[in-house]
Amino acid sequence: MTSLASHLSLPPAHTAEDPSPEVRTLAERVFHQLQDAIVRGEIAPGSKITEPGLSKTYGISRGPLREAMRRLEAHRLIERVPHVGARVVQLSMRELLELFDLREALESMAARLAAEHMTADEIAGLRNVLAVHEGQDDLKSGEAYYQREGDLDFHYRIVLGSHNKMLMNLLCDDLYYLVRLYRTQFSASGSRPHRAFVEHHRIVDAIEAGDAELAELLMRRHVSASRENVADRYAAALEQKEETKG
Amino acid sequence: MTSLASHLSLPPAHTAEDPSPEVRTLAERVFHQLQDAIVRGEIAPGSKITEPGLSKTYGISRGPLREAMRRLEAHRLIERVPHVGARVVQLSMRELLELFDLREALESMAARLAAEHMTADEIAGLRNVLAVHEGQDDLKSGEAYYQREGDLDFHYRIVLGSHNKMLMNLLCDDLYYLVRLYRTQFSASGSRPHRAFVEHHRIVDAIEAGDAELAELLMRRHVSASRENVADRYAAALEQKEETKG
DNA sequence: TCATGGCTAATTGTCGACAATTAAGGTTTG
DNA sequence: CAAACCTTAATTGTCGACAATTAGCCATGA
Repeated sequence: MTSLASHLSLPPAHTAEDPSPEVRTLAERVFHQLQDAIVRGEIAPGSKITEPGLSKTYGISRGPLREAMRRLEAHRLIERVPHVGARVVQLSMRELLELFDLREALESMAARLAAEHMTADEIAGLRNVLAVHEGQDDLKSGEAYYQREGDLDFHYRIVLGSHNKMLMNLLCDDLYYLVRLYRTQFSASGSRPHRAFVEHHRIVDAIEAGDAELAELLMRRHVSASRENVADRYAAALEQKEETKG
Repeated sequence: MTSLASHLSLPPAHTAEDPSPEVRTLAERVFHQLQDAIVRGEIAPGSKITEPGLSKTYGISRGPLREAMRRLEAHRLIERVPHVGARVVQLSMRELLELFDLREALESMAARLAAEHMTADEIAGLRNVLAVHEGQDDLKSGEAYYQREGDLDFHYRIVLGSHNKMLMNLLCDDLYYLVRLYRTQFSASGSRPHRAFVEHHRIVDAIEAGDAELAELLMRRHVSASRENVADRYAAALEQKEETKG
């Protein structure tokens, strides 16, 4: 279980299958292993990865490895040039902000659909996630890592609650891996944790009340605020850099 | 940026750089060939595709073929089961409607960004597309096929006009192939052509005026109207089927 | 000194063969 | 006669080897 599901407190329904969802073949396994290694930053962003190297590291031949790399390429986690090689994506701040724009459009839609279709059980699970993370926050408010995974957990569940398969695929299988990659690459500390918690609670309230319009609006604001926060911090970092230089 | 560009009315050729952007390897070529064959319906939806079969058809070995299939799988054009085989996706009406929901969220965002960032040249090209397609419409209003490709051409250019790389990748490289696949699978005739043209013109007007808010609203309505049109036609088809049966 | 040319080593692209798994069909048995 | 088992053919998964392309390096010459 190497997918995003393993980082969540509950198993996501749409990937739940009998024994092991997709890890029965070498190519599948090394795909998930590489995906995880890249997202966690264990393989440096922008670094070149060679087939013989990975082949030896993971103890498999180049055949399945190349298939895994083709999938990573399709998910935009690596970039390949024919006859030259592949390297882990190096993401720019501009692309990060673009990613936030996408999330704003898609997750606000997810929140609206969740308010319409989420079951009582799913809502209860969502509240539970908030409770758990707030407990962690009380315990050690500086531990940003878990908080960040918790944040993604929250968003993940709302997407599942939309009951829209296409949307689930798009966000959970593709974009969220990029989000996590950005977080490691920019070592973006969670920041504004209390504020985010309040917003999360209000979103759940709207969903529970079945107020689709409000849920959509709140989620849009929430993602937009995160985006602005990241942009501001980046601008500040740039400015400070200029000062030390001048 | 190779992919869908070949279906547009504007220049793939005259900037003849290196031979071909992404068709230098067998795996790449067969990927695009298969992608095209699936989207055009030349390979029946739901039909099983075997590696020896395709290998013989395209005259390549199974190695590159499998890499191409892995990419098709990541793009959700085929579905694979380990040790069993692969088949072309068979899409349900529910998923088609979900796809429209995605498009509504993403393309309305694209229209807003296009109104903010599109250049004069790009807008001129957009108007040209409309003119060309209206000419075709006058000439032979029943020729739905070209009209549909033209419709996608219009939407494609607006996405490019957003100047948002992530959005371009998502819509042009992934979702639009699914859209075309749906069109062949449901043999969805263009329908409401005149209405759509009017809406297209208004959207361009808003973009040219730099009215981002209006462009976003109009595009949202436009996609939503298409969705309702498809849903209505499907409901009608179902009803008629019931009548003939009872 | 710098540019240009070819040479070499390493990596990627492709292929054919072998092993593992599945699904189907026939056979046996209750 | 039906159900379960086994055999078998076909397909998929994996591997190692060979061919093609690239990038770096050294030598040569203006």
